[in-house]
Amino acid sequence: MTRRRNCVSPRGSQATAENPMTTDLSQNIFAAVLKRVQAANAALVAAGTLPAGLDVSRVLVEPPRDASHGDMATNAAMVLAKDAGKKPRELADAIAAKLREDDLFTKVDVAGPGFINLSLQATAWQKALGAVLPAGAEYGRGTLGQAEPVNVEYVSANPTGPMHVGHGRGAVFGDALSNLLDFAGYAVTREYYINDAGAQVDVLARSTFLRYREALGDDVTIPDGLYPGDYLVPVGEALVLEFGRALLQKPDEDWLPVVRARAIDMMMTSIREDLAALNVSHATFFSERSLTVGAADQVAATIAALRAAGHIYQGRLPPPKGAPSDDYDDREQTLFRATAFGDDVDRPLMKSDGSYTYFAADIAYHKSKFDRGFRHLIDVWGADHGGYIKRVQAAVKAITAGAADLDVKIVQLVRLLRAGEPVKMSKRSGDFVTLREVVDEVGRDAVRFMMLYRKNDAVLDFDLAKVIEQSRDNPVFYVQYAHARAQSAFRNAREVVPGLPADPAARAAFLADAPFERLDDAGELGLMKKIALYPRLIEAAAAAHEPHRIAFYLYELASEFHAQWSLGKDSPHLRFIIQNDPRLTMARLALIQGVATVLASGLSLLGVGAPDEMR
RNA sequence: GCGCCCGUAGCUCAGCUGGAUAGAGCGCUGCCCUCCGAAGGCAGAGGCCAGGGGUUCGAAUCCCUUCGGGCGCGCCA
Repeated sequence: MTRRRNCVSPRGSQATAENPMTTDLSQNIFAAVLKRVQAANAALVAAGTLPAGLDVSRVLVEPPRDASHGDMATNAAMVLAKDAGKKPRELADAIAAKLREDDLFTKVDVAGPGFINLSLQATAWQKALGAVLPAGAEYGRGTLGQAEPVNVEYVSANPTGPMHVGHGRGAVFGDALSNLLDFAGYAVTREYYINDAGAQVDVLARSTFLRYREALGDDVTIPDGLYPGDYLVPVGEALVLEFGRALLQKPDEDWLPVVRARAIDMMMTSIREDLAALNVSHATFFSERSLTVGAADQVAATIAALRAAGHIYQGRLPPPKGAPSDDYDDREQTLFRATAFGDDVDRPLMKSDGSYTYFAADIAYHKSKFDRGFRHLIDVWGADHGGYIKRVQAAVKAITAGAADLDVKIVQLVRLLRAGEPVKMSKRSGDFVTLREVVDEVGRDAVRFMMLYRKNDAVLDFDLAKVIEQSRDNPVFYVQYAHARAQSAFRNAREVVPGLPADPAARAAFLADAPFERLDDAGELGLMKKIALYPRLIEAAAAAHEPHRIAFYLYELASEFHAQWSLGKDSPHLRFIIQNDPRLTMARLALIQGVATVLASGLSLLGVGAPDEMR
């Protein structure tokens, strides 16, 4: 129920540690080392130093905050000390002694309250790099998901108008999260819920009808309560082309369904085009209307099922607090016992006119996801829907008997700025900055990266001027520049390494027998370690449903690469291309290839391009 | 009034689900281009992690509370 908790697998890297498929040193080096730590623990159990049956699930191997502590640190002693009835430092000494028998480690120290700091021999990192090259774009792909189906619902913007920037953030976030989960081994379905039922789309229909009359020559004014935006003008014109004046004579109940269907259709087409401009696409578009029209009323069936399970009753609710509404009418109604599943109040399912509430349809919709086989559900919503989370999670619990989990990710507001000044937006006149306008102005890559370079639940300042700036201050540029720089090195290296292939896969094969052992500079080792961190990062980001971690990681990797590059200015022997040493150059090109591979991989998960040059 | 989110360097933000001396960018100060892309790099100054209590070997992180900001609060979606 707690939102911050990942609903898929909370186990993190220890999950794969027990999976023999991923314990190879070259795939996820942290998981491999964790396995060795656990082996050391097991040896101590066998020797009688540790009792059997300890809970080792909290034992972690992680990169230390301070590089001077070594390459990795494990908390094993501190976690196990209590259950083992030993002092952390004492136990740490015992574990450390075991680990020292493993020649993978060059240094095993006990530090602080009982950390065991580990330093790995350079060949371990060199081997890790050696594994990156042949894996190519597959490097970092994980098995966390175990091919389990996950449904990610995102965007789901009402088909009543063009998408704004906030929708865009949800679209980019959902898309990147889907990419990430896919890469982490889940079977992801990307879904869009079309709110094509209810009062809003009737308002759309009436608004469109006015534009239709306008297109036929009537002088119309759009009254309050209808959509004033001129995006409906072409819809009205299309209706004229299709129906001529025929709709004018018909009563409301005849033209409204027709106009509504056409308007929704055209709005959805437009939304899909805008999403395509952002490189976002969904596998499934699920119509709310389809729940109640056609063969069976799924909303009624869902309510019936809940009623049979005893989760529904007739009753009254206290009047809403806060902003007092004068049209409050105290009445007995059909209520879902949401409080039994963690919500604050019970929730109505029927409006006073007898139709379903939006919530009722939403329960049926989520039941549909469950019925289609999904046990892991993720919804991406705008900030204004935050108050809706508990009731839907309650409903999912009730309707699946706890067999499914729903994580709701809230994307916060986007504030559009231009050089620090807020961009004026007037929603009242229907004249607001659309997502499409922003994408057209600054480009897809900039929009996507900036929207992911922030936690989803933090408000985002999006500065139209800054995102096209070419400087370190603009992370989009900075990361792409690192990739372009890497490609530049490959181009320039052909003089020293004749026959260096331009194609990445061919180049990876060509560089496979490079003398990796000559990559022994501190900066080079640092880059190799950073690259080796990538599979672990993917797993953690996927488990937490936090794609922004990829963006920050890429920025750090780019930064280390730029730094190493610049070392060559003062220290020519550290340049990547060494004129009279083709073998060393090959090894360093292999390192660049590793960097470029991870940059390209991460950028592709974010849906951002990895350009070969930016001149 | 209640619920949820947020509060970390002057500014904008990370902080790997509880780990060691809290990190980046911008801005500020001082440096590095005859040669792999200076659209870059190096160094320095800058912190009571909003305040207070608690949990434990250990808290920016978890719990309680106060303050401050945002969102929401039956018959909209």
